[in-house]
Amino acid sequence: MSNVRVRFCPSPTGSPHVGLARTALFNWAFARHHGGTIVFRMEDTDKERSTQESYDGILDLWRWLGFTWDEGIEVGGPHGPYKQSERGEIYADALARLRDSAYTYECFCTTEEVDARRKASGSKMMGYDGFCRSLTDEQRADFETGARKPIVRFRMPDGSITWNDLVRGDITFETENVPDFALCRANGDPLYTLVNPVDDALMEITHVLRGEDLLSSTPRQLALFEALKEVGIATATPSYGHLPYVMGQGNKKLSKRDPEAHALAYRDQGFVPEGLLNYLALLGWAISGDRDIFSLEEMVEAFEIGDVNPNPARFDLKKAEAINASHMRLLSVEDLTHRALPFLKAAGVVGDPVRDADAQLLELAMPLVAERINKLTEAVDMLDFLFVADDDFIRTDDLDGPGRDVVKAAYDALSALDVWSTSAIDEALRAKLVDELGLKPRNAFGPVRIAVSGRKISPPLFESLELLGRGRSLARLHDAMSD
RNA sequence: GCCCCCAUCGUCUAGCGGCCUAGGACGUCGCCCUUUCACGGCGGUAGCACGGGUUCGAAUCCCGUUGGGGGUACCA
Repeated sequence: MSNVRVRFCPSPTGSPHVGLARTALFNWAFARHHGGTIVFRMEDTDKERSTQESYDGILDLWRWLGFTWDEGIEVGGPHGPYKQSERGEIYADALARLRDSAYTYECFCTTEEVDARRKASGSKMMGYDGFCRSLTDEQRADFETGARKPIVRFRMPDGSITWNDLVRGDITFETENVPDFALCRANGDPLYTLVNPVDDALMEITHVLRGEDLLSSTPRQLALFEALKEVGIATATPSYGHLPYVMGQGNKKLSKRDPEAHALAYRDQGFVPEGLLNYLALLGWAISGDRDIFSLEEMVEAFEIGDVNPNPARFDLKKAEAINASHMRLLSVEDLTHRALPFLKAAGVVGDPVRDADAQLLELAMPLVAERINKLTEAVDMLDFLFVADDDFIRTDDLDGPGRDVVKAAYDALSALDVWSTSAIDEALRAKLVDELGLKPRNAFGPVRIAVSGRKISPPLFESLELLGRGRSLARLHDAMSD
């Protein structure tokens, strides 16, 4: 397949959804696999709902995930402008040409009138009934003298419309089940129904990969494309492929209300982009039967749109985190440190810019946590105790009475130490707590861990004590046993 | 209501007529490692929605049923 041209066409309304990211990923992988071109246009015709914040959020997301594009917003190209809000004249022209053809007609009906007619006739069809399709000259004259402004409707042809969906195979609609649809508002503003196909035509899009929710609008677009060809706007009709839904808990579409729906939240939670991308790819696609960790490059290499599974996929946070964790294991300690740094700075664990002493400590501490964190933000929780000023140190997990006794014993053992090293600490604590007091390791080291790190989960204990230093370690133990 | 889509472990999936007494992953359970939390390793658990065909042979093809989802706007 050569000359593949796909598009990203999000609407800048609200914070970008993981479903949007998944659709973008599949488009991106498809285009890159075929050496095609990606066009990025912004569908911001809805002035009420479009926001700059949303627009910026989408671009942030694209940059974070590494989606690149060849034509479109920011980069320009031969089919611009790429914001629909700036393409008014193009749509006006398209609409004018369509109105001059037999493919459209003016409709003066109100929704109420259509509803009333449906009720009266007992029809089972929901959409528009085609009342204005064949107005007599007299009726039209009446309407035109009235205050009502007409909208333009597309006249659906008779017969059936079939296309070979890239992920679902042949799909057929009888056009009697597809009502004539509006192309613009009464005030002349073009609607999605017009604008989306017109832009796909003008931007020479060859493959449309989009959500399943748009599947039932495909026959309308196919019919419109025939008209657009007739009036000289389109030269070819793109192929369509409808990607499965991304579902939330239960069997509902993942909605903006669900916290896991927001793609940027994963970045802010400390996911690495490789992890999220890999998980998203798994929603409807598999690289092979016995493997689910792979890189973007490997995905591009293997991705075939025909392999996409048509059934809806539930978004599973647990699995997303597990996939992310696997990708973090693949990173070098240096890389991990680099990526964790913004989180450490934001949380105030280290200064910004990083002081030399902090940098040195971080270099020693990071290898200790690299293998045990599943998200970048966990580095903050695990390392904070090493960097925090003594006055600001607080224990987030509690110590019980017996725990305090253990801490006291640990204090006694460690304060007698003259060499402060991991192995010396190890030996002293084992001798005292395990051998002498007969404690089980979990009961022995748990309280010490909490006293020193403030948490039940921390880097390895003895190494942590060494890094913390003798003075601070003993002070924290002392502090904990007397609480 | 009408139209369309979908149907393999709890979840994501492999499977495109025999390799399937159905494989992997997440979850979950158990064990091991580390005489520590976490990480890791190993093992168990659990599924072809149902009914008819077609075929020597069906998770795989066809039809129906049931179930789920979506659409049915002067939203996108």
